[in-house]
Amino acid sequence: MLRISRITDYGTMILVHLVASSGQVCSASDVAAGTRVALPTVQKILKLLTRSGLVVSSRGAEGGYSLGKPADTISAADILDVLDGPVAITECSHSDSQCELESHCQVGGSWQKINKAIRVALDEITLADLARPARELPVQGLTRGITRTVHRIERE
Amino acid sequence: MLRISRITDYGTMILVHLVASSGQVCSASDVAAGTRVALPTVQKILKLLTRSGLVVSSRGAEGGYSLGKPADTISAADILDVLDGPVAITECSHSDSQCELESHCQVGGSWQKINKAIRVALDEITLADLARPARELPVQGLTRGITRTVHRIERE
DNA sequence: CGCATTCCGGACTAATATGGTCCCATATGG
DNA sequence: CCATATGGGACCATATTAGTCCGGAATGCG
Repeated sequence: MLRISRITDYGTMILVHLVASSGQVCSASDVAAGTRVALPTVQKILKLLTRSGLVVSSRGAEGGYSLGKPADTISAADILDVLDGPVAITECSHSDSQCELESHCQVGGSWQKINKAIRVALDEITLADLARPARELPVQGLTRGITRTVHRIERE
Repeated sequence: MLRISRITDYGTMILVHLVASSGQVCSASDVAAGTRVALPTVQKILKLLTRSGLVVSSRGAEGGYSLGKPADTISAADILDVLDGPVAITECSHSDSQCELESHCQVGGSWQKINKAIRVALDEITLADLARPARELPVQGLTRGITRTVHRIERE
Protein backbone atom coordinates (compact mmCIF):
# COMPACT_ATOMS: atom_id res chain seq x y z
CA MET A 1 0.00 0.00 0.00
CA LEU A 2 2.87 2.33 -0.63
CA ARG A 3 3.93 2.55 2.95
CA ILE A 4 7.29 2.48 4.59
CA SER A 5 8.41 -0.51 6.57
CA ARG A 6 8.11 -0.68 10.30
CA ILE A 7 11.88 -0.85 10.51
CA THR A 8 12.08 2.55 8.88
CA ASP A 9 9.45 3.88 11.21
CA TYR A 10 11.36 2.65 14.23
CA GLY A 11 14.55 3.85 12.65
CA THR A 12 13.36 7.44 12.55
CA MET A 13 12.33 7.21 16.19
CA ILE A 14 15.75 5.93 17.05
CA LEU A 15 17.47 8.66 15.10
CA VAL A 16 15.31 11.28 16.72
CA HIS A 17 16.31 9.88 20.07
CA LEU A 18 19.96 10.22 19.12
CA VAL A 19 19.37 13.80 18.03
CA ALA A 20 17.85 14.55 21.41
CA SER A 21 20.84 12.96 23.12
CA SER A 22 23.46 14.50 20.90
CA GLY A 23 26.76 15.02 22.61
CA GLN A 24 26.62 11.80 24.54
CA VAL A 25 26.83 8.27 23.25
CA CYS A 26 23.83 6.02 23.80
CA SER A 27 24.03 2.28 24.18
CA ALA A 28 21.47 0.19 22.37
CA SER A 29 19.81 -0.40 25.70
CA ASP A 30 19.49 3.31 26.30
CA VAL A 31 17.81 3.74 22.96
CA ALA A 32 15.49 0.82 23.59
CA ALA A 33 14.50 2.25 26.92
CA GLY A 34 13.97 5.68 25.46
CA THR A 35 11.93 4.60 22.48
CA ARG A 36 10.17 1.59 23.94
CA VAL A 37 11.17 -0.43 20.93
CA ALA A 38 12.29 -3.97 21.72
CA LEU A 39 16.01 -4.20 22.33
CA PRO A 40 16.89 -6.81 19.68
CA THR A 41 15.11 -4.74 17.08
CA VAL A 42 16.91 -1.61 18.17
CA GLN A 43 20.22 -3.41 17.91
CA LYS A 44 19.42 -4.58 14.43
CA ILE A 45 18.46 -1.14 13.24
CA LEU A 46 21.44 0.56 14.85
CA LYS A 47 23.74 -1.85 13.08
CA LEU A 48 22.19 -0.94 9.76
CA LEU A 49 22.43 2.75 10.51
CA THR A 50 26.04 2.40 11.56
CA ARG A 51 27.06 0.50 8.48
CA SER A 52 25.66 3.28 6.35
CA GLY A 53 27.37 6.01 8.32
CA LEU A 54 24.26 7.76 9.55
CA VAL A 55 25.38 6.94 13.06
CA VAL A 56 28.82 6.15 14.43
CA SER A 57 29.57 3.57 17.07
CA SER A 58 32.23 2.89 19.63
CA ARG A 59 32.69 -0.63 20.85
CA GLY A 60 33.59 -2.06 24.17
CA ALA A 61 32.56 -1.00 27.62
CA GLU A 62 31.27 2.55 27.75
CA GLY A 63 30.64 2.24 24.03
CA GLY A 64 27.53 3.16 22.18
CA TYR A 65 26.09 5.12 19.33
CA SER A 66 25.83 8.73 18.32
CA LEU A 67 24.76 10.62 15.24
CA GLY A 68 27.23 10.39 12.39
CA LYS A 69 26.56 13.83 10.96
CA PRO A 70 24.42 16.87 11.63
CA ALA A 71 20.73 16.16 11.75
CA ASP A 72 19.99 18.74 9.08
CA THR A 73 22.22 16.94 6.62
CA ILE A 74 20.35 13.66 6.89
CA SER A 75 17.29 13.48 4.68
CA ALA A 76 14.30 11.21 4.90
CA ALA A 77 15.49 9.77 1.61
CA ASP A 78 18.78 8.81 3.24
CA ILE A 79 16.95 6.99 5.98
CA LEU A 80 14.69 5.19 3.57
CA ASP A 81 17.61 4.18 1.39
CA VAL A 82 19.28 2.55 4.34
CA LEU A 83 16.35 0.92 6.09
CA ASP A 84 13.73 0.48 3.43
CA GLY A 85 15.90 -0.13 0.44
CA PRO A 86 16.07 2.24 -2.49
CA VAL A 87 12.90 4.01 -3.47
CA ALA A 88 11.64 2.44 -6.65
CA ILE A 89 7.97 2.65 -7.38
CA THR A 90 8.38 0.23 -10.18
CA GLU A 91 11.01 -0.74 -12.63
CA CYS A 92 10.29 -2.20 -16.00
CA SER A 93 13.79 -2.30 -17.21
CA HIS A 94 14.32 -5.73 -18.58
CA SER A 95 14.90 -4.96 -22.19
CA ASP A 96 13.56 -8.13 -23.75
CA SER A 97 10.66 -8.98 -21.49
CA GLN A 98 7.47 -10.07 -23.14
CA CYS A 99 5.54 -7.00 -22.11
CA GLU A 100 7.92 -4.83 -24.06
CA LEU A 101 7.43 -6.92 -27.13
CA GLU A 102 3.74 -6.34 -26.77
CA SER A 103 4.38 -2.59 -26.92
CA HIS A 104 1.97 -2.07 -24.08
CA CYS A 105 4.56 -1.15 -21.52
CA GLN A 106 5.30 2.42 -22.45
CA VAL A 107 4.16 3.18 -18.97
CA GLY A 108 7.59 3.36 -17.48
CA GLY A 109 8.30 6.98 -18.22
CA SER A 110 5.42 8.29 -16.19
CA TRP A 111 6.18 6.07 -13.25
CA GLN A 112 9.61 7.58 -13.29
CA LYS A 113 8.07 11.02 -13.04
CA ILE A 114 6.11 9.93 -10.00
CA ASN A 115 9.20 8.32 -8.59
CA LYS A 116 11.10 11.56 -8.98
CA ALA A 117 8.41 13.60 -7.28
CA ILE A 118 8.46 11.27 -4.31
CA ARG A 119 12.22 11.39 -4.24
CA VAL A 120 12.18 15.17 -4.12
CA ALA A 121 9.71 15.19 -1.26
CA LEU A 122 11.88 12.78 0.66
CA ASP A 123 15.00 14.78 -0.02
CA GLU A 124 13.52 17.96 1.33
CA ILE A 125 12.66 16.61 4.76
CA THR A 126 15.63 16.34 7.07
CA LEU A 127 16.10 14.50 10.29
CA ALA A 128 16.13 17.87 12.00
CA ASP A 129 12.59 18.41 10.72
CA LEU A 130 11.53 15.02 11.93
CA ALA A 131 13.01 15.69 15.34
CA ARG A 132 11.24 19.02 15.65
CA PRO A 133 8.17 18.54 17.81
CA ALA A 134 5.55 19.52 15.27
CA ARG A 135 3.04 17.78 17.40
CA GLU A 136 -0.08 19.73 16.56
CA LEU A 137 0.13 20.51 12.91
CA PRO A 138 -3.03 21.55 11.15
CA VAL A 139 -3.63 18.30 9.37
CA GLN A 140 -5.22 19.85 6.38
CA GLY A 141 -7.55 17.07 5.50
CA LEU A 142 -5.50 15.75 2.67
CA THR A 143 -4.92 12.41 4.17
CA ARG A 144 -8.29 11.31 2.95
CA GLY A 145 -9.02 7.66 3.32
CA ILE A 146 -5.97 6.80 5.27
CA THR A 147 -6.25 3.55 7.06
CA ARG A 148 -4.80 3.39 10.48
CA THR A 149 -1.81 1.24 10.01
CA VAL A 150 -1.01 1.72 13.66
CA HIS A 151 2.66 1.13 13.82
CA ARG A 152 4.67 1.14 16.96
CA ILE A 153 2.02 -0.12 19.24
CA GLU A 154 3.49 -2.89 21.23
CA ARG A 155 0.73 -4.52 23.14
CA GLU A 156 3.06 -3.89 26.07
CA MET B 1 10.76 -0.52 -0.33
CA LEU B 2 8.09 2.00 -1.07
CA ARG B 3 6.97 0.31 -4.19
CA ILE B 4 3.60 -0.40 -5.65
CA SER B 5 2.21 -3.89 -5.74
CA ARG B 6 2.46 -6.06 -8.76
CA ILE B 7 -1.30 -6.01 -9.05
CA THR B 8 -1.19 -2.26 -9.48
CA ASP B 9 1.55 -2.58 -12.02
CA TYR B 10 -0.47 -5.09 -14.02
CA GLY B 11 -3.54 -2.94 -13.48
CA THR B 12 -2.03 0.02 -15.25
CA MET B 13 -1.04 -2.19 -18.15
CA ILE B 14 -4.58 -3.46 -18.36
CA LEU B 15 -6.03 0.01 -18.22
CA VAL B 16 -3.64 1.19 -20.90
CA HIS B 17 -4.77 -1.69 -23.02
CA LEU B 18 -8.37 -0.61 -22.58
CA VAL B 19 -7.44 2.93 -23.53
CA ALA B 20 -5.87 1.65 -26.70
CA SER B 21 -8.99 -0.35 -27.46
CA SER B 22 -11.43 2.35 -26.51
CA GLY B 23 -14.70 2.14 -28.37
CA GLN B 24 -14.83 -1.62 -28.32
CA VAL B 25 -15.36 -3.91 -25.38
CA CYS B 26 -12.60 -6.33 -24.53
CA SER B 27 -13.15 -9.67 -22.88
CA ALA B 28 -10.82 -10.69 -20.12
CA SER B 29 -9.20 -13.09 -22.55
CA ASP B 30 -8.55 -10.30 -24.99
CA VAL B 31 -6.84 -8.29 -22.31
CA ALA B 32 -4.79 -11.26 -21.18
CA ALA B 33 -3.67 -11.91 -24.72
CA GLY B 34 -2.85 -8.26 -25.26
CA THR B 35 -0.91 -7.76 -22.08
CA ARG B 36 0.58 -11.23 -21.64
CA VAL B 37 -0.59 -11.25 -18.05
CA ALA B 38 -2.03 -14.57 -16.92
CA LEU B 39 -5.76 -14.80 -17.46
CA PRO B 40 -6.87 -15.50 -13.87
CA THR B 41 -4.91 -12.52 -12.69
CA VAL B 42 -6.41 -10.33 -15.37
CA GLN B 43 -9.88 -11.45 -14.34
CA LYS B 44 -9.19 -10.65 -10.73
CA ILE B 45 -7.90 -7.19 -11.50
CA LEU B 46 -10.71 -6.38 -13.91
CA LYS B 47 -13.22 -7.29 -11.22
CA LEU B 48 -11.60 -4.87 -8.83
CA LEU B 49 -11.48 -2.14 -11.43
CA THR B 50 -15.12 -2.73 -12.31
CA ARG B 51 -16.30 -2.60 -8.73
CA SER B 52 -14.65 0.77 -8.33
CA GLY B 53 -16.10 2.16 -11.54
CA LEU B 54 -12.85 2.73 -13.37
CA VAL B 55 -14.06 0.26 -15.97
CA VAL B 56 -17.56 -0.86 -16.88
CA SER B 57 -18.54 -4.36 -17.79
CA SER B 58 -21.26 -6.09 -19.75
CA ARG B 59 -22.09 -9.67 -19.00
CA GLY B 60 -23.07 -12.56 -21.16
CA ALA B 61 -21.91 -13.61 -24.57
CA GLU B 62 -20.28 -10.75 -26.46
CA GLY B 63 -19.76 -9.08 -23.12
CA GLY B 64 -16.57 -7.58 -21.85
CA TYR B 65 -14.93 -4.54 -20.35
CA SER B 66 -14.34 -0.99 -21.38
CA LEU B 67 -13.11 2.17 -19.74
CA GLY B 68 -15.58 3.68 -17.28
CA LYS B 69 -14.62 7.27 -17.89
CA PRO B 70 -12.21 9.32 -20.00
CA ALA B 71 -8.59 8.38 -19.55
CA ASP B 72 -7.61 11.92 -18.62
CA THR B 73 -10.00 11.88 -15.67
CA ILE B 74 -8.42 8.83 -14.08
CA SER B 75 -5.36 9.61 -11.98
CA ALA B 76 -2.59 7.36 -10.83
CA ALA B 77 -3.88 7.99 -7.34
CA ASP B 78 -7.25 6.56 -8.33
CA ILE B 79 -5.63 3.42 -9.61
CA LEU B 80 -3.51 3.03 -6.52
CA ASP B 81 -6.48 3.55 -4.25
CA VAL B 82 -8.32 0.74 -5.96
CA LEU B 83 -5.56 -1.80 -6.44
CA ASP B 84 -2.97 -0.93 -3.85
CA GLY B 85 -5.12 0.36 -1.07
CA PRO B 86 -4.99 3.92 0.21
CA VAL B 87 -1.67 5.68 0.19
CA ALA B 88 -0.47 6.01 3.75
CA ILE B 89 3.22 6.29 4.34
CA THR B 90 2.74 5.81 8.01
CA GLU B 91 0.16 6.53 10.59
CA CYS B 92 0.92 7.03 14.23
CA SER B 93 -2.53 7.89 15.33
CA HIS B 94 -3.22 5.77 18.32
CA SER B 95 -3.51 8.43 20.97
CA ASP B 96 -2.41 6.45 23.99
CA SER B 97 0.27 4.25 22.54
CA GLN B 98 3.46 3.93 24.50
CA CYS B 99 5.56 5.75 21.97
CA GLU B 100 3.46 8.84 22.41
CA LEU B 101 3.87 8.70 26.14
CA GLU B 102 7.58 8.70 25.59
CA SER B 103 7.24 11.97 23.70
CA HIS B 104 9.54 10.68 21.03
CA CYS B 105 6.88 10.28 18.38
CA GLN B 106 6.46 13.85 17.22
CA VAL B 107 7.53 12.56 13.87
CA GLY B 108 4.02 12.23 12.48
CA GLY B 109 3.63 15.72 11.13
CA SER B 110 6.56 15.48 8.78
CA TRP B 111 5.52 12.12 7.49
CA GLN B 112 2.21 13.71 6.64
CA LYS B 113 4.02 16.31 4.59
CA ILE B 114 5.78 13.59 2.67
CA ASN B 115 2.53 11.76 2.28
CA LYS B 116 0.94 14.84 0.82
CA ALA B 117 3.73 15.39 -1.67
CA ILE B 118 3.40 11.86 -2.89
CA ARG B 119 -0.33 12.23 -3.13
CA VAL B 120 0.02 15.34 -5.26
CA ALA B 121 2.41 13.63 -7.60
CA LEU B 122 0.02 10.74 -7.99
CA ASP B 123 -2.93 13.04 -8.59
CA GLU B 124 -1.20 14.89 -11.36
CA ILE B 125 -0.48 11.88 -13.52
CA THR B 126 -3.49 10.63 -15.46
CA LEU B 127 -4.13 7.39 -17.21
CA ALA B 128 -3.87 9.32 -20.45
CA ASP B 129 -0.30 10.20 -19.50
CA LEU B 130 0.46 6.62 -18.68
CA ALA B 131 -0.96 5.49 -21.99
CA ARG B 132 1.11 7.96 -23.94
CA PRO B 133 4.10 6.19 -25.40
CA ALA B 134 6.85 8.14 -23.69
CA ARG B 135 9.19 5.34 -24.46
CA GLU B 136 12.46 7.17 -24.68
CA LEU B 137 12.38 9.77 -21.97
CA PRO B 138 15.67 11.29 -20.91
CA VAL B 139 16.00 9.40 -17.68
CA GLN B 140 17.80 12.16 -15.90
CA GLY B 141 19.82 10.08 -13.57
CA LEU B 142 17.62 10.66 -10.59
CA THR B 143 16.75 7.05 -10.16
CA ARG B 144 20.07 6.51 -8.52
CA GLY B 145 20.49 3.18 -6.92
CA ILE B 146 17.26 1.71 -8.12
CA THR B 147 17.24 -2.01 -7.90
CA ARG B 148 15.73 -3.83 -10.73
CA THR B 149 12.55 -5.16 -9.32
CA VAL B 150 11.71 -6.61 -12.69
CA HIS B 151 8.01 -6.91 -12.57
CA ARG B 152 5.94 -8.36 -15.32
CA ILE B 153 8.41 -10.89 -16.49
CA GLU B 154 6.67 -14.17 -16.77
CA ARG B 155 9.30 -16.75 -17.43
CA GLU B 156 6.88 -17.87 -20.19
C1' DC C 1 -35.41 -23.13 -25.38
C1' DG C 2 -30.92 -24.38 -24.50
C1' DC C 3 -26.19 -23.69 -24.89
C1' DA C 4 -21.91 -21.24 -25.28
C1' DT C 5 -19.89 -17.25 -23.57
C1' DT C 6 -18.59 -14.10 -20.23
C1' DC C 7 -18.75 -11.64 -15.99
C1' DC C 8 -19.43 -12.06 -10.41
C1' DG C 9 -18.06 -13.30 -5.99
C1' DG C 10 -15.38 -15.39 -3.05
C1' DA C 11 -12.46 -19.25 -1.18
C1' DC C 12 -8.23 -21.23 -1.23
C1' DT C 13 -3.16 -22.25 -1.68
C1' DA C 14 1.49 -20.93 -2.48
C1' DA C 15 5.16 -17.79 -2.64
C1' DT C 16 7.38 -13.90 -0.82
C1' DA C 17 8.56 -10.27 2.25
C1' DT C 18 8.92 -8.63 6.72
C1' DG C 19 9.52 -8.61 11.51
C1' DG C 20 11.65 -10.12 15.28
C1' DT C 21 14.89 -12.98 18.06
C1' DC C 22 19.05 -15.20 19.13
C1' DC C 23 23.92 -16.69 19.03
C1' DC C 24 28.74 -16.18 18.83
C1' DA C 25 32.68 -13.30 17.74
C1' DT C 26 35.25 -9.03 18.58
C1' DA C 27 36.61 -4.87 20.86
C1' DT C 28 37.43 -2.04 24.99
C1' DG C 29 37.90 -0.16 29.55
C1' DG C 30 38.45 -0.95 34.44
C1' DC D 1 40.59 -11.05 32.78
C1' DC D 2 36.00 -9.94 33.12
C1' DA D 3 31.92 -7.10 32.40
C1' DT D 4 30.08 -4.36 28.88
C1' DA D 5 29.06 -3.28 24.09
C1' DT D 6 28.96 -3.53 19.30
C1' DG D 7 29.45 -6.57 14.65
C1' DG D 8 27.71 -9.94 11.69
C1' DG D 9 24.70 -13.05 10.41
C1' DA D 10 21.58 -17.15 10.91
C1' DC D 11 17.15 -18.34 11.95
C1' DC D 12 12.08 -18.85 12.48
C1' DA D 13 7.39 -16.96 12.80
C1' DT D 14 4.11 -14.30 10.78
C1' DA D 15 1.86 -11.12 7.60
C1' DT D 16 1.21 -9.82 3.17
C1' DT D 17 0.81 -10.56 -1.59
C1' DA D 18 0.22 -13.29 -5.79
C1' DG D 19 -2.02 -16.30 -8.15
C1' DT D 20 -5.50 -19.98 -9.06
C1' DC D 21 -9.82 -22.12 -9.02
C1' DC D 22 -14.75 -23.06 -8.55
C1' DG D 23 -19.70 -22.51 -8.58
C1' DG D 24 -23.23 -19.06 -9.84
C1' DA D 25 -25.70 -15.68 -12.73
C1' DA D 26 -26.55 -12.93 -16.85
C1' DT D 27 -26.80 -12.44 -21.85
C1' DG D 28 -26.92 -13.28 -26.74
C1' DC D 29 -27.46 -16.54 -30.46
C1' DG D 30 -28.85 -20.54 -33.03
